[in-house]
Amino acid sequence: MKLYNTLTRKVDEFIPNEEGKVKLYTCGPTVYHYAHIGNIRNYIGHDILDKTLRYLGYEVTRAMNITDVGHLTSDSDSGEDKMEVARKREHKSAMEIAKFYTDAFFDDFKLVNCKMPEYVSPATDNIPEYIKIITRLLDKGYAYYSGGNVYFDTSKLDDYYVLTNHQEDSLVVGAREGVEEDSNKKNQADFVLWFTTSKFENHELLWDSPWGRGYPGWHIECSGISIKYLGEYLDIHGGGVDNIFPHHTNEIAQSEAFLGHKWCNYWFHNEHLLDESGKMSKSTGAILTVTKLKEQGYDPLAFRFMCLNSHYRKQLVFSYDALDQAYSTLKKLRNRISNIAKDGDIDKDKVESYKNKFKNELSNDLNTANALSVLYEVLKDDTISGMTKITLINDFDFVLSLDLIQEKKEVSNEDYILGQIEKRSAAKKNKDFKLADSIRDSLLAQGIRLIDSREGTTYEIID
RNA sequence: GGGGCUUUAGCCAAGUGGUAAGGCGUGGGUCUGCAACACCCUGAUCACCGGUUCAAAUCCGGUAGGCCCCUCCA
Repeated sequence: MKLYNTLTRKVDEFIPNEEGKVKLYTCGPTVYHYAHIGNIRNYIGHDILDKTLRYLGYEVTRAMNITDVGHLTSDSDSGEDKMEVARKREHKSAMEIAKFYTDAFFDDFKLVNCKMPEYVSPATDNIPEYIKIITRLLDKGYAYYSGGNVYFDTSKLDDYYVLTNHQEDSLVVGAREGVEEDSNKKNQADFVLWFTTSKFENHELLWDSPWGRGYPGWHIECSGISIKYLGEYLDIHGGGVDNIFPHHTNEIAQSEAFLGHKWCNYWFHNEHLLDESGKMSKSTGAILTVTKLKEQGYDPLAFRFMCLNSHYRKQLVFSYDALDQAYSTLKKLRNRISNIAKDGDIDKDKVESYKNKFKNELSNDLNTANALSVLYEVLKDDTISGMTKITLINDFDFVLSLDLIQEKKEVSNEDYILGQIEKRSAAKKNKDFKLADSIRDSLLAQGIRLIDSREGTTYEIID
């Protein structure tokens, strides 16, 4: 398995710490608002990674956080917590907000056939973990207390910027509008581990700590949850490209300072989904969700297909044109698959060789577009039996998760349909095409499409 | 100001030195009473300029366009 590793900036051969086993951590959602389809693209990328590893035979243990506290609108101590912003906006308690958007998130997550990680843990469930880490960081001298908050001291590290090529001097303070310098920090890059003070005093979620009543910084939750559930040695850590700095950079700093050894070997980052105007954002503009796409009549898996047809490390521009195309391709694909006669013997050698081909594409830094091409190759191969094809498609769909093999939809009125088909056949025989066509049109209006062939007429249920 | 990515047919897109996968759409055809479904056929000198090489979409340099990060973001 080859994977692009942000740490080395090249495609590396993946070697887990323990043979055959993978500890995978992926950054989860911040539940102060709906997850838009750009967020979901990221989770589809993680899902493909997770399933590919399993498909290749690894035993995967995966953990994901739910950020329900501590994520400020700015990382200086002047920012307001996102959960607090949502609380004021919607006049609900922070936990109600979190619950509502967590549920909404997993609805969409499941609509695009993403598999649940083994561990999903809200940031607020692991406070003792963070306190343990911060305490040790203070003991070891990697952290300091200043102005009511505990900060990580980045000057104690030789290689704080391992994930990026940033130079401390060239960082522009206030490159983004509204960011002020925090005068409590010793170094510009230092970040908060624990807050007890903030310009916004009415924080709802507070916990006691050795440093006073307060709440954790954003970055500490991922380190805490990851170490708690997956141990001291992590194989792959995933997220979006925007997490590289500062979030993942800070996670590495605090985790390795805490553990005293290297923490994670592979860093996996998904590129963004863009719309015509650029990057999608929760904080600006309308939020397009998977649920909304479904309400608009799309199969959510058309969106998954659209993502799979591209590469996770390539920016993808969303447009309804592209989605329409993906949907039509997916429908065509399923239709073709449903027309495969389920007969013949399974050719084990062919199954093996196509599976290997499929594996090779996925193993090449998750080349899903080429993996889909292998699927088309299978469909086109007229030297293999229908059952061989079905076996392969079923196998591929473990990773693709596009519901390629659709159960024949149950119909309650089959007798009626068969009766109409018979009536139409009789009309055709009498050359009464007007009546024949009217029967066909009427059935089509009910979502039943007739398929004529030499052997007679059959029907299928369409959406 | 600093760092990074990207540009392939109408559209989505693969390609990591040997003369351009796949899909959608279009057009044509087979089948059909007609249609749908299915199947077959149908398209590019790879943004531009220069260099390295026997050979470049692929490597190097430059130009132009698009995008991202540099303390909200997936």
